[in-house]
Amino acid sequence: MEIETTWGSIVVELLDGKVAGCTLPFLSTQPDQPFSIANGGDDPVSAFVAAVFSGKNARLPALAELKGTGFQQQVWREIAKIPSGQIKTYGELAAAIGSPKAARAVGSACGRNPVPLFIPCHRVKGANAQLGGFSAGLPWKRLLLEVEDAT
DNA sequence: GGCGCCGTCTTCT
DNA sequence: AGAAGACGGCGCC
Repeated sequence: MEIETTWGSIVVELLDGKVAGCTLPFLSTQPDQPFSIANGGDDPVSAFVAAVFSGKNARLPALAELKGTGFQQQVWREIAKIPSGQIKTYGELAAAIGSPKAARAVGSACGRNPVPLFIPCHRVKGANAQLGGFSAGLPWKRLLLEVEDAT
């Protein structure tokens, strides 16, 4: 399915009614246009996406099995537990998994997250409040952190 | 504060 | 094997 926003359309791949993939248009710079999302979905998926962009917590829709290495799965599982408005650092996640020094590897795993928004990798910052990066471009990350009042 | 180097761990060539 | 990455820490200007 596809969700229209002023920043481009968000594509969500569904498999068996479960979320299998999510793609945002890449933005290297923040658009002049203010962000707004076309509301209209009464299905759980668009409801969730709308909630994310308004900084609210919503129940995560069913996710298809995410393909990735064991390490990546651990990282994603850990990230999925971060509630809206809360920030964790790459180092904290690494420690939570059991390898406190694997922060860099954690960053790699985030970048390969197949379902941004559903696995809130935007709530992960560097240890010194650095933003790090974002698969679809930092403007998205900034936007999300802002609506969640977690900058 | 900003820049660069080295250590660390996983993944891709 | 070798290189690279959404890191972290330390030393230096």
